Amino acid sequence: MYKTEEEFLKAYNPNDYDRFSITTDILILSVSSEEESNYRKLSKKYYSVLLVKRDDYPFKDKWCLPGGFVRIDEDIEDAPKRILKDETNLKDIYLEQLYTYGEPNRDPRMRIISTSYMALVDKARLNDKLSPNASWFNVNYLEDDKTIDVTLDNGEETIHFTIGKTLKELTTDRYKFKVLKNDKLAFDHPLVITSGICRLRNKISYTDIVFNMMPEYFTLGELQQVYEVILGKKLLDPAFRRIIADKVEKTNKVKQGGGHRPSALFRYKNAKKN
Amino acid sequence: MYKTEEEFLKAYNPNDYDRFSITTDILILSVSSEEESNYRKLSKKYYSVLLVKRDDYPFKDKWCLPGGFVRIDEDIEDAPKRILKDETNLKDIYLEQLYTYGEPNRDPRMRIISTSYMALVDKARLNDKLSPNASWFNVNYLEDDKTIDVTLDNGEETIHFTIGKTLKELTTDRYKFKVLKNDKLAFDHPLVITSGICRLRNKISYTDIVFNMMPEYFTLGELQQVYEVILGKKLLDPAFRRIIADKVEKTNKVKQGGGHRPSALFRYKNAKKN
DNA sequence: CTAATAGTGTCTATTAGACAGTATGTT
DNA sequence: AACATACTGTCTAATAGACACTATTAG
Repeated sequence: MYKTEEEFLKAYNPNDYDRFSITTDILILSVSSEEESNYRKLSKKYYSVLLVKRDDYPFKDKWCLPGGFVRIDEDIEDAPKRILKDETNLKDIYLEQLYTYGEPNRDPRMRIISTSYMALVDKARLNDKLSPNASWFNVNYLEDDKTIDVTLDNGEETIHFTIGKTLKELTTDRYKFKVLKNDKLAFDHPLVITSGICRLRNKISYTDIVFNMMPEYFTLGELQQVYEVILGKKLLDPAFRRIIADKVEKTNKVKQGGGHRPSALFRYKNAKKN
Repeated sequence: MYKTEEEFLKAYNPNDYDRFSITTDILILSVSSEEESNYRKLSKKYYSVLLVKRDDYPFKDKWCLPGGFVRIDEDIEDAPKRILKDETNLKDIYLEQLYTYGEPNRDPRMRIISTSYMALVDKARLNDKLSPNASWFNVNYLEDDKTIDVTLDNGEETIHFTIGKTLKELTTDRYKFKVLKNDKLAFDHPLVITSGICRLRNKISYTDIVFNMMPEYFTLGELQQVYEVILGKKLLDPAFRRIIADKVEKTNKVKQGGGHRPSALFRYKNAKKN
């Protein structure tokens, strides 16, 4: 027992305790627009995720989320910002902590604790600034009572994984996720992708989070498509417009050239500002 | 560059990398019932939090959340379970990960990353099984636009802290919390308490999470009181009964002796079961 | 009888869902 | 002209908020 804190700290040896490595993984989500064959139709929208091809062990040649070690003198929240900057050359991106994973055997090298983050971006902002081993994958997400089935596609390669869901307890909607099938993704990254998509789907209905994925000007049709991708279902126009009416403001710009009535361009308006 | 993963792992030295200590802190929440002077009145309900008095440095003689180091071979989710068992002698408690804190200077001893968890219990289950330096504090929680003001009271001692809120971004309801006043709580635990209370308040309206804090049999009046404590506002009886109608089932037991009409005892019924 | 909670009926206001209709550009 | 989306009007169904009322006990 020590008399003062100073004395205590002097005698304290951090190496007497178990020591871990800490990493962060970032789920960078966006919504893409594919080119459409029919000039009149709106381009179909997909969720998209940024993945990086691993060129070294462990999980050599597999894909993974951008990530890396947290530095000993670095705030844990700064690590994903740094990695995001390295990988996409962007800063001031929406970033949210998702979950901290710490199974003893999640990494073959050593004991690692990994805190995952979710970032949302407007894809148009960065297609040209990507680091060379990074690539956007379109997401196809299918969920039923017991499993989640995800297919990722970047035009050249297809990644597929399946996750089993079991309810953790009767009182909430929390699930224990277990990876049932996964051939091309490193670590427990299927879990991170899944939980991020679920988080976003929940948050879209009670926040304005979606506007972090939108460009400054957008049509209500485009915005509705993004909602539909995230919620995984079609929405009725009048209902949708009622809901977002006080979140956006009409500008005097229009978007035309689509073989149909031109669409007014809107901009995000923060309701709390008033 | 290595030829095989085996070869790579053989040459890998974990000590070449920055190493951290990991702790978990557990916010154990419950709702207490104070004895009421008037025999007729219902006892007033309070939020309550379990705190532990520190008997060693750092933060000697201050109060803190139950917590401790994660062991090198222990799943991070098992650490809070172990600590909960040590502290309250209970297992199979509702447990949920809250947030991972990792400011470089959050602990004077060394670099520590801390993952916080929230546990919910029915207080009646464990008042006698507490470890000797632990104590329940009633919570008085006051929130306005810019600050959160919390007072904790265990009958002998009063702890008070104030937290400043600044919106992180316009698109969501996320706040950056900053401790403005805090004299008796160790570490960043005011932040953990605050974020847990916010989390619970959000979840109560779209899950059945509240039943983790209830005994097996309860009256609707008691349940309503718990809702009111967590939501921080009064509810109207008919509206409340409509909302919980399909979450509970009436038993043939009644609670009487309160100087007024006896109350039927209900039990949690999981709607998904059917 | 009284104070206090238990419990219900019903009216109204608000919100969500559905469908039908009109508007207007490009080829 | 025809296709495809843009945008609006309105009816209906479901949900939430408010208030008033009745019921029942211990003391």
